[in-house]
Amino acid sequence: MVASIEDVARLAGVSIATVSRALRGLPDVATATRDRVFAAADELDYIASPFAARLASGRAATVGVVVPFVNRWFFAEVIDTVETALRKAGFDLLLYNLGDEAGRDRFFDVMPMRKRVDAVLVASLVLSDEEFDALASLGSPVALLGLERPGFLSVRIDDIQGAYQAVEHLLALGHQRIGLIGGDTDDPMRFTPPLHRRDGYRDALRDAGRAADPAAEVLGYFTTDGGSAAAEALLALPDRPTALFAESDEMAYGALRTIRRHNLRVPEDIAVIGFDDQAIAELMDLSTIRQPVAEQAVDITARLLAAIDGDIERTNVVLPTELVVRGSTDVTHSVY
Amino acid sequence: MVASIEDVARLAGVSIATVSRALRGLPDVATATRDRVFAAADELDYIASPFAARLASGRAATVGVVVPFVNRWFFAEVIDTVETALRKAGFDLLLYNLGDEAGRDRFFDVMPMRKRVDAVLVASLVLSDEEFDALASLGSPVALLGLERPGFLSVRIDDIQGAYQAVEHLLALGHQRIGLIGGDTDDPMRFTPPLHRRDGYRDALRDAGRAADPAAEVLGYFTTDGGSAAAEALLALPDRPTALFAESDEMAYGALRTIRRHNLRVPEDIAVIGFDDQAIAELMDLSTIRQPVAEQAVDITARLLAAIDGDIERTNVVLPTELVVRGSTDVTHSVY
DNA sequence: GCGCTGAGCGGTAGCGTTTACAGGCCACCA
DNA sequence: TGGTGGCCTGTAAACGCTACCGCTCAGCGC
Repeated sequence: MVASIEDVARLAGVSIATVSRALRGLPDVATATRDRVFAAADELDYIASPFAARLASGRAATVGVVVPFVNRWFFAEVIDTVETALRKAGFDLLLYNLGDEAGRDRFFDVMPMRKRVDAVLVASLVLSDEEFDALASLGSPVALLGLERPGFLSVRIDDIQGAYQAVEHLLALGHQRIGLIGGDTDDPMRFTPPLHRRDGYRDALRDAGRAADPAAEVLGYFTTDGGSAAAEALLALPDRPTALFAESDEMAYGALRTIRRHNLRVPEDIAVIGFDDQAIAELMDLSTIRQPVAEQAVDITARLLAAIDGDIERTNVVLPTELVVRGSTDVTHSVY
Repeated sequence: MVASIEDVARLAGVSIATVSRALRGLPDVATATRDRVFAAADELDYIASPFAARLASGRAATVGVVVPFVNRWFFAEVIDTVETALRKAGFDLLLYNLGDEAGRDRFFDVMPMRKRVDAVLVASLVLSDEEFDALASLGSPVALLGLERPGFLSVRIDDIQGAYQAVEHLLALGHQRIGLIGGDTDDPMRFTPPLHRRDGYRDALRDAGRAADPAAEVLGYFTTDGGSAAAEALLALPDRPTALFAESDEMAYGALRTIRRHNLRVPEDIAVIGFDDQAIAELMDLSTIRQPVAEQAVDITARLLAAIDGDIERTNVVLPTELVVRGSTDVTHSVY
């Protein structure tokens, strides 16, 4: 049926050990021998059985990637980039999609990646101490994308600073009353941004000498519909805000919809700024805070692979965000 | 270090063969024995080494999923659903993200999933005969999502019929001149819809007694920007269309942007209908043709798993599309 | 009492690699 | 000429399971 290493060895006239060494590019193989081995492998269309190799070597040549969802912009982007980077390095990507709370519990209960990955990459999940312990107990390098924890590799943006930028921008435009559409900091699927982005919002207001107003902070649950409903509530306030900061672009879209339904103009009546800079933010002419997703993914993947190779550095990288001004806050930037 | 099957056997006072049988739920194990084995495995926190098991059994317990991108709505949705279904069945999901043409060529050249999956799921790629052969030569079941080929398992929608529905809807609204924003049928990353959706468009016009007008068919390349540019070209036509059918929602978004920039009203001046019904289509108040993505993914995954178990049925399933009327074609449906 | 049956279990030969470890060979030097 | 060290190569023991085969023994029918 399919060729095994022995067939190659026979055809090349060497031992299987030499075949193994030659094919993997190890030293101590004469050039002529190596060529013969490659020729034989080629002729037989041979590739090594990964399972046998992994069993014998103890290396899985696989990285587990854990995400709460794959069908959301941020995570899809991460998976896309990480897969490409891993493939280039000769690693397989084993995907773990938590999905919901039950899936999350099951995952941390069973630890299904045990004995099958060399390293783990966790994307934007707020983890409990027990969950961190569970990951650490794998004994493999663990990398965090979108959050930080001593002892773990990580990359993230400064959510506080990003949110601060957004609110600062609105303040600079002269807005006096700025509403917040936020995420639920107690969500069981808790991903990381909500906490910090809200803090950035509050910090910016405080630094501008504004008093915090709990009524102006409404939950949008990081969904479009949630953002829509939140905007509804904010528009109904006696002292209506003139600007809204949504902790994600998705929620900002919902807010825009609501505002349009109320026949209010953006940004003249109400300005809106989001966070993330998804591809369609430009389409919606939405001002936002851009975070570099691919860069984060590339950075953490490279360092995770280094960690597999024994690099013991456990650094935490923070990449900058960038204010992107469009028509939803500044009419002079409008593309329409 | 970590427990092996021998440790469990010793602790339970049985042979490793019995441990293996007990843990895998095979028959020929007394209940009392099984309980002892489970207790021992539990105490030692033992799980079988997947690589050893796969080497010995020849089963990979893994399905390869091949996609051209992961950061596009359709594919992200597919991966999300398939991962969940596979995990439930005890299978791992090995992701292969082609990315671009170079990646695609490399993939079909190397066939990196050789010897490491029990089956392959290919999502919405138009494949050449050679590529089909390459897949078939794996000797494992191959499932196609979004296209059809004799001898392969498949599930898809009827793109022709869906496009027909869209154009029919526009005709019923009284539109005389209907433009098409299409995909490039020669794109090297060729995914499947462009061909068929254009055919459906043409069929509908023909059946209505309209002559085909090549000038009214413009390429939008299945991107928002492409759709935007295509709409620009269509608006510049001497005999401007009163309605546009975009072969994907993404292109429809671009068209909406262009139309808004020209200060034209939707749908009064120009009606727009898309295809797919992505989550944000509702947000954009875009009429469209809904295709059931999760249903397709669930269906094909189930049948692919059955094929791994020896089911030799190679059926092709076609799921229905549905016209979703919103404000972009029918003002009475507008949510604004 | 006997043979038959089948449930329950153990022994063990693979599965296809990797990786010590042990040489063999040859050039080079004293 | 003998010794030494560097290349190169082969031998064989893991790696941790699965699956086949065969054994034991209780229960059963006759």
